[in-house]
Amino acid sequence: MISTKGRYAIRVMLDIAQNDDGSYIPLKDIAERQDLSKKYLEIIAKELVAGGLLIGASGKGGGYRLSRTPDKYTILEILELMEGTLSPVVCLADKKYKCNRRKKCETLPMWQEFDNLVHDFFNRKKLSDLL
Amino acid sequence: MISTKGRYAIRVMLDIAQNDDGSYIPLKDIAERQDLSKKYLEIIAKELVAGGLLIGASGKGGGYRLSRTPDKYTILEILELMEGTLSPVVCLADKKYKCNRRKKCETLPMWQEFDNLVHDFFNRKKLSDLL
DNA sequence: TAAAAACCTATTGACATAGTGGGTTAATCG
DNA sequence: CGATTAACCCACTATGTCAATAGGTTTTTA
Repeated sequence: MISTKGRYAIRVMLDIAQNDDGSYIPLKDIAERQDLSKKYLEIIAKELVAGGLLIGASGKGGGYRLSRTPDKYTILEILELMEGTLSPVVCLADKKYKCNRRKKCETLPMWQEFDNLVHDFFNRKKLSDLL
Repeated sequence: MISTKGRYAIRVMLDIAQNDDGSYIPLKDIAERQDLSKKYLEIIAKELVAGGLLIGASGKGGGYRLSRTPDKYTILEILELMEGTLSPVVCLADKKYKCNRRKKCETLPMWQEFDNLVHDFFNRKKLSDLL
């Protein structure tokens, strides 16, 4: 399951892309349009800024804007920033994870195959595809 | 993320398939071979029985055995039984879930597409593929 | 009747999720 | 300069799920 944070983040990015008029868009407007808690979106927007996906501006006339054009964003990077990882199992999500069954594990190849499928899907999917 | 229950369930099914000699296989043996807690596997095995994927037999000489040949099991049904759903979002997981943005939701088609991809992948993957 | 096994009920500690609350700082406009 | 508007920051919390563990009861066979 993708968490609300990941799903809301996509909607925030999308909302900004759709309402882009060159100026900054305040969270208040996004929250209203998307019918989401402004307070919760603050957390999400902050992380999107920290990850370089959005640019934030304080003060009157401030808000958020995209740092690139919508076709330059993959859904994968948005989701990975919010979710941490999209890998289906710890063995693949955490590089440092030690499992002494790794070499003989009979399910790992399937998880790896699935992992590739997921990453490939969301990597090909651009923000502009949802506009 | 697939939970340990889902992952262990596949390993239990696989272990039984691999060690099938016509008789029932006790959980004790599976737990030892797979290096998993027998107590925890009890919960998993019980659900697999309830779901019709395994047949359990109490008493001495008892244990578990498959109800079909390994090629007749999809990984999808094992995972869905343990996880409840594999759908990435509530909107698709819960049929009764009401969302008034559904008709105009711009992300739903993507989730639907992803959902199809996931289900198709695990539906094509058979237990016998992992043997 | 002893052993071995599944089956059943309850509980628990740790962690993540999905927020809320209350402030501080920054920028603009009149 | 001061009011306003906005992001930014820190802490907290209720709820729920996960991953088991504990301890007992029933069933079956030898």
